[in-house]
Amino acid sequence: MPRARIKDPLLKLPGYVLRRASAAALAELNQRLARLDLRHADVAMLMLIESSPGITQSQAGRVLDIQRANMVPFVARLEGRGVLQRRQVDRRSQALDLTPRGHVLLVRARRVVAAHEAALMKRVPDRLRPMVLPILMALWNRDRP
Amino acid sequence: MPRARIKDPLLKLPGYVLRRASAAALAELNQRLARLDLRHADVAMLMLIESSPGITQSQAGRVLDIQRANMVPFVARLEGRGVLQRRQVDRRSQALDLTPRGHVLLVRARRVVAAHEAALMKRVPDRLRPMVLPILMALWNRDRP
DNA sequence: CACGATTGCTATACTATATAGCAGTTTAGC
DNA sequence: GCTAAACTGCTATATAGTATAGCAATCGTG
Repeated sequence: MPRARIKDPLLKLPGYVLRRASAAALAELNQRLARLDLRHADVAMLMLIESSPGITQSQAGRVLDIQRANMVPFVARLEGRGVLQRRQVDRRSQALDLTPRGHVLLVRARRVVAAHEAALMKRVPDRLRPMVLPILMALWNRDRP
Repeated sequence: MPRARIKDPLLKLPGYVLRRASAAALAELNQRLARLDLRHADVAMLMLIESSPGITQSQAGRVLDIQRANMVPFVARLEGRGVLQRRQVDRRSQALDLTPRGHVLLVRARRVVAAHEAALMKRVPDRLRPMVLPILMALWNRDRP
């Protein structure tokens, strides 16, 4: 038995709990995805390309909030794995598409993500569940500064 | 006008929105704290030590989820700034306390954090506000795997 | 008292993210 | 049409955060 209970004085701060919750969930998702040799960002990219085939590298970067500079090795890695393909749409822009292999991998990845999301939601009491997404979207607030 | 609206297919996934919301809030907080030359983790540490004076380095690491190895340069930096003090409680354990300077800095940091938290909550519609913390705590789920 | 657990620490590595700058290309305004 | 501005992909580099392995000293418990 611990001699003095240490309480975390930060538990009342939504911003702090948001960070901890996110970190925990992310670590868990990455662990789940490890068996497909994928990371969360990979799956986000694959899902985005599937939803918008031919999206350019920079457009994808804007949606996923990945800097242009960081997109280069990121996309290169996925292309090297043969899950996506780059296609010259311009003489400067690269359009991205899933390969057949990418589609197959995405099917499996989506199952993993779905399991993860289900596990997340299961932790939330039924009554609060419908408010989860609205609240997170509001906290995200990706427009107004 | 964009020729084809690109929609983010991930917006329906709480886990994804959780991550984006957390990243955005964290970046914002760090920006606010920059003028005090602090980062979010620094403030978390200061608040923890204030709440539990004399807490040992490893205890603090457990509460804040910081590896023992990473605590070393982290604490050293704060000690070097003169905001906290290490005290040998054991011949192996280091107890941490705020210095007067640390207390003063914390007062200012807490104001910044409060402003940040208020800004966060303000984005959430009134009706949903009471559910924010319960939902985040549930999502965090720091006990059950 | 001996053994296992704990603490602080070093060294190291990997991931994610960020900035600056460049050459070539496209777009928009005049 | 031509030029200036904006955009794209890219290289190189830097920083922050996090993770692992291992070590010597110390502590707690059976």
